[in-house]
Amino acid sequence: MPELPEVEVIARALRQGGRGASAIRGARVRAARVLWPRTVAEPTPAAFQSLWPGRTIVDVGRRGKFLRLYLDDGWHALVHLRMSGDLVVQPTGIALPRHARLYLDLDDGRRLVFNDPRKFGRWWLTRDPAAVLGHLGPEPLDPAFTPAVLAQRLRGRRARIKALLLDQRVLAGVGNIYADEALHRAGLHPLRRAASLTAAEITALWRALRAVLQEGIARNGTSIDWMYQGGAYQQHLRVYGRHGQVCYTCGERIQRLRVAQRSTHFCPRCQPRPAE
DNA sequence: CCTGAAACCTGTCTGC
DNA sequence: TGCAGACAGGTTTCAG
Repeated sequence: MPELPEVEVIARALRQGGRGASAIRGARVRAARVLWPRTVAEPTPAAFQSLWPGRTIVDVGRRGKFLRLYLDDGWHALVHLRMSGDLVVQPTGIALPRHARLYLDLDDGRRLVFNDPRKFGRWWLTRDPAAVLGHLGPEPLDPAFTPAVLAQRLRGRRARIKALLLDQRVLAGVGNIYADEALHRAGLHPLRRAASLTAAEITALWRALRAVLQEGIARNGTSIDWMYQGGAYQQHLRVYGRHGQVCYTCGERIQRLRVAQRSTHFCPRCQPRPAE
């Protein structure tokens, strides 16, 4: 479900409210309850529950696809939504969502619920967030992320460009949807070897990545099924999920293939296949 | 270093 | 209608 834009929209809603989601910044946690033990990656579920009471959520941020809760005393909660995770703020009194895996009860009577049908999502509660986030590549929307940085990350890599865009060590936050959209916008075939890209092509890819991610955020993400009323980007996808349909740019039929075990959508005319 | 397969899970949709 | 199979926005681990 969530890639960088979706996680960013959730982080903003939790930080400052809006779109019906109430902010949790500044809230104090009364208790934590783990309903599916494997949801907690660190520490043990029992320790997780006993460490929460009394802690304040000082701020909310994002790093790659990780949601980051800054707590007092140097503690951090890191949340990865993986495929189907979702965060909901609701009154303590009402019924939990169907796939609630963990929740935090706040002093003010609200409850932050982690709902996750497929159970892939993970939480960490730690004083050493770098141990979890340290391997991540640069933030694509950070001013420090320039075409030169992207070129350096791809230098000497013979893997297919699509696979590298999905590799969080190369670049943090891009997932299957935005990778396909960016490659189409840049006119690059997903099977191109990274090392074969020219400087101009890397710059085009850099521009395309930033554009699709920013547009995703501006439209509140691609998904439609969580707390904030988002998801408008879904109507703006140019290749993802459109195989068999007509390319808006050139009229050719969008095709689909498998790259790095992921469905990959592209336009055979806009994104010419490498000679190789 | 690179690729592919499998595993972790549940829900939904498609085709027969 | 029923049921098998494919597929899903992610990541880790392992084999070759």
